[in-house]
Amino acid sequence: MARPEPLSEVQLAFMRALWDLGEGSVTDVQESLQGLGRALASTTVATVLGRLERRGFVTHRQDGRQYIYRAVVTRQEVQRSVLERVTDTLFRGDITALVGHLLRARDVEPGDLARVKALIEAREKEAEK
Amino acid sequence: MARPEPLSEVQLAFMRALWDLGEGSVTDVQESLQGLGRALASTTVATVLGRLERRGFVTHRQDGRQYIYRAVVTRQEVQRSVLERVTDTLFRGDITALVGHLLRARDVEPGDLARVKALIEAREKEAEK
DNA sequence: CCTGTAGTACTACAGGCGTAGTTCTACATC
DNA sequence: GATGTAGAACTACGCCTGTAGTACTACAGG
Repeated sequence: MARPEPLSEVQLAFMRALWDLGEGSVTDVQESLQGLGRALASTTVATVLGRLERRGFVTHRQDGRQYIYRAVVTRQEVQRSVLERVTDTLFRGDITALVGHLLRARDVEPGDLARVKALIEAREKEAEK
Repeated sequence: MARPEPLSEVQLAFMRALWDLGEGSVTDVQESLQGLGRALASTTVATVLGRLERRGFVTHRQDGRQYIYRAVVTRQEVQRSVLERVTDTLFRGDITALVGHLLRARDVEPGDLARVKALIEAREKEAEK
């Protein structure tokens, strides 16, 4: 099963907007899209949402004359699939190297370290049972 | 500084081939490309390599009448930049969630857990100094 | 009733990608 | 010297994306 092409940068920004909004009209999404820096015409937003819908990532219901869009896939699902792809194709399954890169990023805080360690220990306990 | 669009799936496969090869002719890359499942025509391989070169990811030297390509960016650099993008845009910096997903993948082995934990402890020590 | 307005539907267009064919050229072989 | 052949250069083409304009339609306000 060849994995489908991943979402582009812009498409991901749309998904993020919808995940944050829960659901929203074209205008809602347009306004909630400031993560992009530039502003998009509302027709552009509608076009992109339509394409995302065609690919099955979002859906809409009708409210009067307006379309209200909402994400079909959850953030967790996308996170999982993107991470799986990155792990396989770029890190060849080498999770240690992956975490190594993460830890080398300069914005890791001590709290993060502790939480990650707790995760691992939980997982270790679970594995030895 | 808007990050450049990331490498596509196919382009990444080419980079992997070059990283593994060190360097190689079009034919070498073509043969070393079995990670793709399907085979590509040699002209296709040349086209893609040319585009990667235009974008600055690979370069070539001439050897007789042949071009010998090699990667300009290292695997580590690409790993780092892809991971940074994923962390920021998809996980909103939530490294804990990211590692959580990793650990939930079914193919994590005890050795991995131990190694990752060691990484974290090293990092903790380093941080507290 | 007419008109502004909001909102969807349709069309467009440039650029990149995946894929590959065709052409040209230089070397090897008979 | 004629010809096969390997390899680079150029051209092509359909598809998706980012971006948006134009056309149509239905409702609100005067």
